[in-house]
Amino acid sequence: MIGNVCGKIEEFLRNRRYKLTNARKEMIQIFNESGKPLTVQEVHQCLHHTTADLASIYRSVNLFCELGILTKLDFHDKQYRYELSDVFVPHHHHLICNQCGAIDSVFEHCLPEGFEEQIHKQRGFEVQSHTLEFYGVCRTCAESSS
Amino acid sequence: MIGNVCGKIEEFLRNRRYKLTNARKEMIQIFNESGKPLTVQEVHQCLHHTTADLASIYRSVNLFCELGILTKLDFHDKQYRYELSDVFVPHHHHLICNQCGAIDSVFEHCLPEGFEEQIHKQRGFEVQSHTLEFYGVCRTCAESSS
DNA sequence: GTGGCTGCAAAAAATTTGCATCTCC
DNA sequence: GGAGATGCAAATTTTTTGCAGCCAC
Repeated sequence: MIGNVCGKIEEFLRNRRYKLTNARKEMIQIFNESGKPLTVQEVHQCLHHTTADLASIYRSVNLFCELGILTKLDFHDKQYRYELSDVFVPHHHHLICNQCGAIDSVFEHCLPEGFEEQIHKQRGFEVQSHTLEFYGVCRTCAESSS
Repeated sequence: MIGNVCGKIEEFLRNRRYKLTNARKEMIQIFNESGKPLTVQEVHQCLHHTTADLASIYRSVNLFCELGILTKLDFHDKQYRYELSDVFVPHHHHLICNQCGAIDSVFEHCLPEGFEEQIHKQRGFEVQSHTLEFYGVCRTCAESSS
């Protein structure tokens, strides 16, 4: 749909003279193929073609956030999660199950048009991004408890 | 406006047989008077009439979250923040300045009616709560940089 | 060749936990 | 009196950092 996401990100990095190591290439691929936000630990475990120290993953992930490639998320379980930013992937939000911790994405729902504009007009605050997450009970948990 | 918030929370705790120590009473007052979410460190510094160990504050804050008195928030700066939940205080969201870190509240804007209902119907996910935060540039920072 | 990356180990920072003691009801 | 709270110190966990060597470009 959006063409070659990995390729675009690699190009983005190359243009800015950042090194494209094998570990970084695989990290990008992992984020692209993952259906959900990943912790640094999870990225580490997903690396198969290459290996990388946790410290290096932290460093790359932080760089990618600064560059706007990744978005940092927090679902209140003491570790940050990261996913491709909506520069490279369609904008969406998350459904987090309070019971099993499952994380799902919602693309269909977002804030109404003009929402952020209104905030700017009324409060003088220029919105650059927002986070919207829903906490509750997923279908699976709801069914198994009934 | 909402009557005596501190009194209500104290009653809530008493009803469930939790102890109302002086430190807890002051903590509740601090949260009630603070215009913004507080870190545990900040709560600790705000205590004047009583003293409390950081560990104790962590324990109380966690208990209060479980009981639904406090809501846990994260603005991506490596520490959690807490504020009175919307059981005791009007529902609202936050404006977080990416430049100076200032945190402001917005009461006027929230999700449209039926938003969470729709998610339930379409995805089978029963929404219990949501977080919605806006990141951007506050008025002060915008003015000083122009 | 050189600026940026990496691994490793050590440090930093936030949060949790064990335990003996205390205190609220 | 007894369940629950506290303080203190130690442990745990996540994330960052220093540094020497390495690799992509």
